[in-house]
Amino acid sequence: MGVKLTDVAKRAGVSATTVSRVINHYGYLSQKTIDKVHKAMEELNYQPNSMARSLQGKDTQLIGLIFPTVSHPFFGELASKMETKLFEKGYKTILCDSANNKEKERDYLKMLAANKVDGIIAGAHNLGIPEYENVGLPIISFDRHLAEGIPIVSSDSYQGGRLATEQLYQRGGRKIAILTGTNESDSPTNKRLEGYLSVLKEHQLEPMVYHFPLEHSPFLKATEIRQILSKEDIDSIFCTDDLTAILVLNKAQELGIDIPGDLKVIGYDGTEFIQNYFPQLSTILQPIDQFVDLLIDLLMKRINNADVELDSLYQLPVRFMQGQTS
Amino acid sequence: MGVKLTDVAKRAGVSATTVSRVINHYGYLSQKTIDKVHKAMEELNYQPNSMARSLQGKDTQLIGLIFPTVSHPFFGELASKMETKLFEKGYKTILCDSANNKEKERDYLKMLAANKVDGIIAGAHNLGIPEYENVGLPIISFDRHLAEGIPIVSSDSYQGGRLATEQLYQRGGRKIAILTGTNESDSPTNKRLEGYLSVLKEHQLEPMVYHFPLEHSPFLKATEIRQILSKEDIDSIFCTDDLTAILVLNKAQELGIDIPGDLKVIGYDGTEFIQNYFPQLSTILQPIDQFVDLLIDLLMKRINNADVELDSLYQLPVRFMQGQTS
DNA sequence: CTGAAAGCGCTAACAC
DNA sequence: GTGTTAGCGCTTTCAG
Repeated sequence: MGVKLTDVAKRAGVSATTVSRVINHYGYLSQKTIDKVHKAMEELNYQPNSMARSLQGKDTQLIGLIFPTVSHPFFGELASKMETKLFEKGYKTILCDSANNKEKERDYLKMLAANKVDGIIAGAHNLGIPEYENVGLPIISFDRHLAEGIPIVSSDSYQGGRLATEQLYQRGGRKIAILTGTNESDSPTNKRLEGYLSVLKEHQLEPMVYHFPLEHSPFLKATEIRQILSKEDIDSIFCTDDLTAILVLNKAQELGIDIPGDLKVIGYDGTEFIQNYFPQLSTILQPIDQFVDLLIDLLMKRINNADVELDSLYQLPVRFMQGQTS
Repeated sequence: MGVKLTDVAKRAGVSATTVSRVINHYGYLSQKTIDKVHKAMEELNYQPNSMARSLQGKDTQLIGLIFPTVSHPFFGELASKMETKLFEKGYKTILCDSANNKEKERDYLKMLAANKVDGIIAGAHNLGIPEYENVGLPIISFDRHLAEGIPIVSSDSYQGGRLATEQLYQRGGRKIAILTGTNESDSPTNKRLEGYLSVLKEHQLEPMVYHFPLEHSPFLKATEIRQILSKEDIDSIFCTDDLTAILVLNKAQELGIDIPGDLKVIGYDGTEFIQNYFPQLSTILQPIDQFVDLLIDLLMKRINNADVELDSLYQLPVRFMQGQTS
């Protein structure tokens, strides 16, 4: 293998301990020794072996990130920002795309434990993974209940759902449909649905709910959307994610439906990507930067003190962003 | 810490060696012993410590992925697919967003070396990082020259540039502009530019080249595009990435420019994301799946045998995908 | 077929 | 201020 601590020690004419002390800024060292060691390290281009170091029980400075997939703009952005901030704090990120696959998520959890990561941030969307109950590792969850004692960072999906629906109502919408994911209780999209339902109820309107299973390809979804748009009598659509909203916009255009004249559309997520490349879309903005800050803050707290009391739910506010589709 | 090998040994009433053998399917064991050990491992919910294991010089099963940022759909898709395939092969992925930052990329390189990753796949876009010269680790590069002896996997950007430009010409384009990145020699977008220039030359047309520095925000880019569209006399635009093409489409719509009537647009990349959510965009398809397969194949070869002879450049073909913008 | 013992590269009492 | 020594959790000769 490469250059090791003892090589440096030999070259600097000191003991391994001394080198270790220099590296870890620990104990009393004479400036002369420090310089000697530094010189030797540079000459040999020495890199400490993190494996050996974490064997002593030192932190690995490794954080596991479990998300459905970074190929989705929302999670891509979240992952990218998490990675950046973690790196600034001296952590490396192990990326785990759970791909909405329970088995894979379980495997990852095991793997992360074996790799002795210092902590995990999990934002995947699989339910019922008992392993989370006793990983014995600091974990913070994004937007989903994992297990007792694991804090959840999320935004106020119920209010988000209400906000979007209210907007559509205020702009004259009376036949307001919702396009959303599968009907799992406890998923964030389901809370958005509840918000929608509550507003419709207040205005005594008939809900029109369309569920799209996660497994459905965008192409299939698009086809179904086309069906809905051409057959049903709808004047407004609330999509519980922006990508679905884009599909609606595309299909509406194909069908010659005027937006927002004949149909108003509001999405959900409001990533920077959407704001940059789809500024016309009205949407509910999730506070991604704040998610990142909070998730990392909480994780650091847990890492530094496994017993800190944390709230079980942190709910950040969302905002409506007016585009031209509503 | 957690349960360790000796705990399992004690519980199974055997030596540590035996447990190690069972785990590594190594040497002669009686079925009885194997069963005993497995039983003990399960009862204790034992996870081998990968740190300790890789200390003996065993592989870490860790691969470093260096890309500009997974928040970009192209790299998000690439990273996600790489991660998936690597996981299937038993590798974990350390994600490194270089963020177009040379310093960060260097730091990452050091960090990956310290973490004894088995190999690296680097597709970042920073030039002149001498550290690549002697990482002493298997590396495969995506779409960029890193150092002597590091194989490059890329697609045929020159042909891609030609293909796009030819298409525009065949559809009647005579005032064909190109929107591209900064003018770094050796970058893939620059090869696309060369392809464009060669076609224009063949047809004796005047090139119209617009460079956008990487640092420019999409918003700034959009403003500049609006300028160009309203002031210049252009009938076709080749954008060397799809996102820029989307910006053009947006601004053209704002300005009431008919597409493809008044202006034809062709993008570049053709991610699944674009194909799903922007099917109307004509674009040049990069073979992402083949990139992934080839990158990983080559890396595995280097990992298994540091001295295998590999070509210095693997160039995959691109395809034109007809949408409605050209 | 199984175990004892040495050692991977590094750190941390404990001495001097 | 600095070195000696033991040991982190695991693998691997070498014996038996």
